Amino acid sequence: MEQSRTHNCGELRISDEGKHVRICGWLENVREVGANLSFAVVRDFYGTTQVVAEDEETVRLLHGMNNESVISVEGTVRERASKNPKLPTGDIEVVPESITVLGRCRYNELPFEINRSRDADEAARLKYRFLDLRNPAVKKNIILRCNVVAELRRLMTEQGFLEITTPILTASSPEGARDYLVPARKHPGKFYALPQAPQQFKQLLMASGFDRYFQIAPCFRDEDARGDRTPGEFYQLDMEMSFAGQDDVLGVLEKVLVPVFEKYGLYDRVSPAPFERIPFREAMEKYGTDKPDLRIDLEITDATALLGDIGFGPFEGNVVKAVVVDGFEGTRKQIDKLCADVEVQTAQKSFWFRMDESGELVGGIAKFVQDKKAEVVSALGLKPGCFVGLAAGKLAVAQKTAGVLRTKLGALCPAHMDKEQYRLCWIVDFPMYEIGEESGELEFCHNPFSMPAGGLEVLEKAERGEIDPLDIMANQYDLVCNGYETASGAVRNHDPDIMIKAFELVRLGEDDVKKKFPAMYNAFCYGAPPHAGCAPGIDRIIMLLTGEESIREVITFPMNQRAQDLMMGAPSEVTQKQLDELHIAIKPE
RNA sequence: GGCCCAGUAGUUCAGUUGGUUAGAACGCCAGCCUGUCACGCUGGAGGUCGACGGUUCGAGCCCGUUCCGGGUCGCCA
Repeated sequence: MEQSRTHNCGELRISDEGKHVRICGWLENVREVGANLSFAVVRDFYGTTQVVAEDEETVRLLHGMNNESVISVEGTVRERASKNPKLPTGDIEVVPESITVLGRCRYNELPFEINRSRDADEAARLKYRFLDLRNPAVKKNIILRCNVVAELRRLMTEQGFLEITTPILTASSPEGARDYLVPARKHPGKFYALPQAPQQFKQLLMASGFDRYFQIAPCFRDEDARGDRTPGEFYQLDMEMSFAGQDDVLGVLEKVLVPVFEKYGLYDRVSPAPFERIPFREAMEKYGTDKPDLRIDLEITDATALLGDIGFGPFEGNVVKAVVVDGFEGTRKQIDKLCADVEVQTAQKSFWFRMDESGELVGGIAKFVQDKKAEVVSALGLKPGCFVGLAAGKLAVAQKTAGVLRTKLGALCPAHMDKEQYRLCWIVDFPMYEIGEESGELEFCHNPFSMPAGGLEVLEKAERGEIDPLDIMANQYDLVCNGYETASGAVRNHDPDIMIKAFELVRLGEDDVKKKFPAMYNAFCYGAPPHAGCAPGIDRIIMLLTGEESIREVITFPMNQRAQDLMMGAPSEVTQKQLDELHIAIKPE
């Protein structure tokens, strides 16, 4: 029975004094303070408890053990002679009668110190993730994730949603991201694909009559990693509801997310529901991005008419956008770094000038502005101490560059960024179509499943040339929190006729719809309810709640940037026999 | 695939203009220490300076190539 315990390492208190107990856990540390006195710290999931050795034999026993060995200690709880108020168990210690090793740690040197693992080399942490996770500071994010997921399930279920799992092995759908493919042994030359999202399945569930669906769904995309994007796989709170429109979906998510942010977030302040709704084009104009950080109180101003003709080369014939910051206290060095950072991120130059305390325009491109000083000062509302950041280019480029400038200026000026809060907003009214950068032709902007606002009628008008297809909006929405896209959803197109028409505008037809989405098209021809849904990203929400800047800190067993699992050694080579069974030949380099 | 930053002890890092035997902290090992809790004190072990090539009388440092890690752009319906 020495592998079982009477108490865990976090629960013994002064009221337990005198009890005979058995605790089990990892030997965190032994502090030897004399030939006949040492203190051992035993750690388990729940906390740490001090074990005291008061005789030569026990001191020697502990001395001979490697840290991180798993031990069982049977003994008596005693009040400490010197208490530690910093620990929940700091009033007591266990006086051992017997100590047994349950799992010996074979190494006296570890790849890193457990309680400082967050400072260690990341590759080492990932390879020895099971050691990294022993660190309570690492573990706490995973625990929080479990609690949040349980809460999400509870809140969704409360609102009448059923959790239904959908297949992991499914058909490749070549739109969107690159698929992970799985060779089909019984079908030489054919492949399954891992789903990029349960999108089609959940819409099929609506066609099947399941009124409200959700799932904590794994999604697989073979794309390169970012700080906020893990390679390979990630999780979404995938949801869909029938006989519902945009307001219904937004309402459900507001009811689910506000309590989660309030209960588990780092900050006390959370945007109250209903969240602000910002049309896509307004967001691009005011914030230069479709994921604005609203904690920053700066907005972008159009300065094309004002500064386009001042004889400054980069502005000529271009759209010019300005970000005005009052009370700017940055140094010249910070300004140079700001412009350099913006250039790294956007591949665009940015420009600036400022108004000094005497009211003169100085620095950067100030000399080009002098001739129109009065007009510029009044149009931009400049006061002494104002900084003006500028970006130029074609509309989208100028907007995007100014958006990056705005974000970086916010980070630089605490007076303009009220950081410790969650500012949530919906970005709505996305365009249905865009002109593809490579093709130069009309393409779907986001996904072809969204219902175009105005339905068939609007599409037909565009077809007849009565309206510009670029002005057709999709019933689509993104949830943005503090500059991160945290959810994406849409009112779906459930009408096969509208679907075909939507495809015809991008030079595709009925055959293409049938070929690309056979199940959905087929199902919708048998009577489908209007439906809408959304999919908040779990990993990103946990990042926001914990304040972590790397997504790997909120994933239990993450892969590295190159999509390798250093702990398991994935991806790995396989045997020739396996390849043969799968009818796969490896192409030589 | 492009660009940027890094790689020195088990770990985190320092290392001056290119110049003697490459340092510190933590960890590890040994000893001392009777109330520690980031215990303390004394001593010790531990290095192919990522790899290869070049410049030089001489390279951790300069140059080139390459590998590895992180960030970023492309990509992410």
